[in-house]
Amino acid sequence: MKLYEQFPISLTNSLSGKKEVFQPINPGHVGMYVCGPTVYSDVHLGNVRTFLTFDIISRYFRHLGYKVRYVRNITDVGHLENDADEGEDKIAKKARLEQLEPMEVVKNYTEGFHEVLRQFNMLPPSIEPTATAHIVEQIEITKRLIEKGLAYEVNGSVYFDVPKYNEAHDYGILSGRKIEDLMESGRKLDSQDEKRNKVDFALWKKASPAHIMRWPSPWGDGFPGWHIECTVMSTKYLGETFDIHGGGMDLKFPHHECEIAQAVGANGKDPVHYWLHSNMLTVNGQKMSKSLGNSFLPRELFAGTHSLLDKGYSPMTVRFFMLQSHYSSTLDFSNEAMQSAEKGFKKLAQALAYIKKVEVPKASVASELTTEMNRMAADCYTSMSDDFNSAKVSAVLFEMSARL
RNA sequence: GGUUCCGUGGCCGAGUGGCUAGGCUGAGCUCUGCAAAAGCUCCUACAGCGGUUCGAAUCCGCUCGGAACCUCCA
Repeated sequence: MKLYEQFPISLTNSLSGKKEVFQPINPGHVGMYVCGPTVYSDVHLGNVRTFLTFDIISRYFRHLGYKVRYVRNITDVGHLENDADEGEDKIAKKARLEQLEPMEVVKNYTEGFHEVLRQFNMLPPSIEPTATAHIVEQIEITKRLIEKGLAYEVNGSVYFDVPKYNEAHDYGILSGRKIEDLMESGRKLDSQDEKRNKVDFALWKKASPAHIMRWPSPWGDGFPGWHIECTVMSTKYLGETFDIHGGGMDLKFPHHECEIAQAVGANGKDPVHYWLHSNMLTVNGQKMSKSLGNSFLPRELFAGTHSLLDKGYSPMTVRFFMLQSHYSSTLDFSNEAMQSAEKGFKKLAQALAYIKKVEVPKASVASELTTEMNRMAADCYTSMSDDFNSAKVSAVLFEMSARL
């Protein structure tokens, strides 16, 4: 009997908002896609939390005996500064500011990203595709969407027609948004806007003469939009329908909503069975983000050099700190919380070192203790299988260490 | 304004109808020549007001407070 049969996993599906029992499409196999970083700057601690969440989840699936294909992309193009129609490509901007080739920017920050994940003891994904390596596929799917009448070209750019899509499908299915509300609120469609509807989004953007990152397409030189890469890469490596799609809460809308629309529009079927969203890391109750200026980098945390920090903490302490909360809750960062985690982690590490040293004569151990340990071990599995409740597991681990 | 979600003891943070979460801090104790380390014990909460129920932190309603998303964001 496989472990996953003994401890079936249930997980909170953002699509339904409910906890569901995990049922893989192919028995014994799990296909999982997670939105990776856009490599135009250093990853900060908030980013780390998301990748750590899915590191744990993929490890746990494997541990239970599933064969996992874990795909996590690197976004090395796209993502404009402001919105659909204005602004500069983030990577191109960084390249201009630092007087580098875009590919140099991409390489720098990709390596930095990998280095950080290594420091936090995360395993690499099975496949790590990049957006620029899949331009052809992105053009193909864009063409298909035009053929199906769900996208239109204007001046060398191609947009997804959301209201058209919404006629036969439900655009707000993931985020609970209603298209009428979206049409009313927010930014107005100004006269120079190319989009037919304000809710439409770009699949392909025309490159201005100054734009460095550009590829030829049926619509002229340009670059892909920001949602299409994930649709292309996930379905290419995991199939038109796959098990799990993960990412940060802040990607739920519009990014993941658009992914669904593109995939359903192009392939005619729902791409993902289970959507998983990890919650934000906060500082003083506010989301850690670059634009708010309250983010800090892993190396600042290790060294304790950031002004918000009393002292430095090791990567494993940080990892433990994050695992003490549930991935779906916001986690507030503070010096007190880190100190608490440091002490707790040390305790568990000592207990583990002790176990490794002590020789346990199998049969002669007090059976009462053995029974109890087995019960607690099973508790760990039950908790992890219950929506990956690592916080609960840590409590059991402390209980175990107290019995040694 | 709309969507989603949250409000647990000094702090952090699990818990989704009945049973002690856990960690950190603090207090006391044990051990010890003193100290350190370690162990044990104690501090028993669920924003407020109603409702459902034999029974609610847990379900429903309202009020208050907070967050994320609606622009790039993990």
